Amino acid sequence: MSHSRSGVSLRPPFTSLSKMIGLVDCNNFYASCERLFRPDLQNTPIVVLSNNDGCIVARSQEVKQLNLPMATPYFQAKAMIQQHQIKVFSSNYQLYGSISARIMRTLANICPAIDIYSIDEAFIHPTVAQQQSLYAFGENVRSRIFQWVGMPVCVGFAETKTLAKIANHIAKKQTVSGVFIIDEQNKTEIMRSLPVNEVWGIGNKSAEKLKRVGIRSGLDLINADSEVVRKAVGINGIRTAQELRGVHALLEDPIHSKSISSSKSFSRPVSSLNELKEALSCYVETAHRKLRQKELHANGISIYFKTNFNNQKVPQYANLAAAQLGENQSLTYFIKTAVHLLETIYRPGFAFIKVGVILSDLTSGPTQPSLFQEMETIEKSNQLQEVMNKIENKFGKNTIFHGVQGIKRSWSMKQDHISPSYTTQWDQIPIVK
DNA sequence: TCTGGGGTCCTAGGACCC
DNA sequence: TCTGGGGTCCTAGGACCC
Repeated sequence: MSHSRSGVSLRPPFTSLSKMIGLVDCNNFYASCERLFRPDLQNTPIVVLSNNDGCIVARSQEVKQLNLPMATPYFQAKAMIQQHQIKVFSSNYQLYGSISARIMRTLANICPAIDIYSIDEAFIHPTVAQQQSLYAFGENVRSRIFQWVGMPVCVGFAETKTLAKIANHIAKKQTVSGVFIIDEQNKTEIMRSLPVNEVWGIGNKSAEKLKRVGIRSGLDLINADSEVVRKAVGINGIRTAQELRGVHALLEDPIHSKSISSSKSFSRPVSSLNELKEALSCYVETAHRKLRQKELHANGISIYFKTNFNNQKVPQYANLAAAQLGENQSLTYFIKTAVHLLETIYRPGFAFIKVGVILSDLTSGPTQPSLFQEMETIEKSNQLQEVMNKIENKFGKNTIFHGVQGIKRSWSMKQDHISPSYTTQWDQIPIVK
């Protein structure tokens, strides 16, 4: 049945029947967050630095046009930053996290089925009614998020996530409206001119291997023999090719995360065991907090450290150690285990630049108590943990901490250009004059 | 002098077992 | 002369993503 007057459908039946997926992606997310509370920076070039002010992880549009590449080390970009008067920010994850949460809430309001993919993007599954006028729906999403949160976003629609990703990219680069749809009509031409390394899931290494077997464009990948693709880049390459053909082939999102990690580079190299212990126990605390927030249990813990591999002149040493965790899920026990692991692999005489912890083998719900564990001790430390949680909830992070975490923390990271926590700290709320 | 952090999955190879 | 074959599990490293 056709609704068009001529009796001829304007779209092939396939398109009108297939369900389209949308990808909503924020424009220059970190840079846009910094701008939200600094309207004076509307047309100023902005970069945001990684932790420890190490390298550039976000650039405003003006900076992209200057061809300052992503991930450039800050010290290498300083001359250019000065020359073009680029405004520099240390990364402020409290701010970005809270803006992200607002965007996702707004999005969920418009469209009930969303998959949050990262801090600045989400896939949306429009309702049947919304599918009817997809373009208008995309524009509605854009204007709503801009109006409610102040964040510019682009929206791309297509049959699969991988194609929606490409549609979003085109929306950003080639449209004024910020909305783009890939359908059966334009797909072949788009794929023909799309370099294979720009396909989501195909990085530079894989693109090189594909080129060696004659696969250069998205269309080449669509038409390629699966066995050839598998030999070149493995099973993920086949999945990506399927997605480009319009067949859903990406793995389902896991129900909960499989690992939680925390690590940071030091502001200066660290050699002493004591300072490593301080830092490590702080990261264990961070990871443990995430674990509690997700209401998960960790059955494994590993710790690692490394020297600076970029500096060939200093002696190198990296190592890791792992242990099983059991019923005792208290921070105190986690720190004790981590510090013990550190002691077993630590060696003096090296300048370490990083230490970290990974909680793995995560499970949800109550764990089976082991027969041989001392239940009373475990009960006690879990009770202590609850008290600590309450104190933290009431008085804030870092009100109480373990002695081993240290007080001075002179190794802690450098953040010379941090913006205020506008949305998460009462004393830093912006004031309108 | 100064090069991020947090995730996912896949793969090859070793240890071990029968 | 001639030294199996097939599983499973684990781990480290690679590749990719934001």
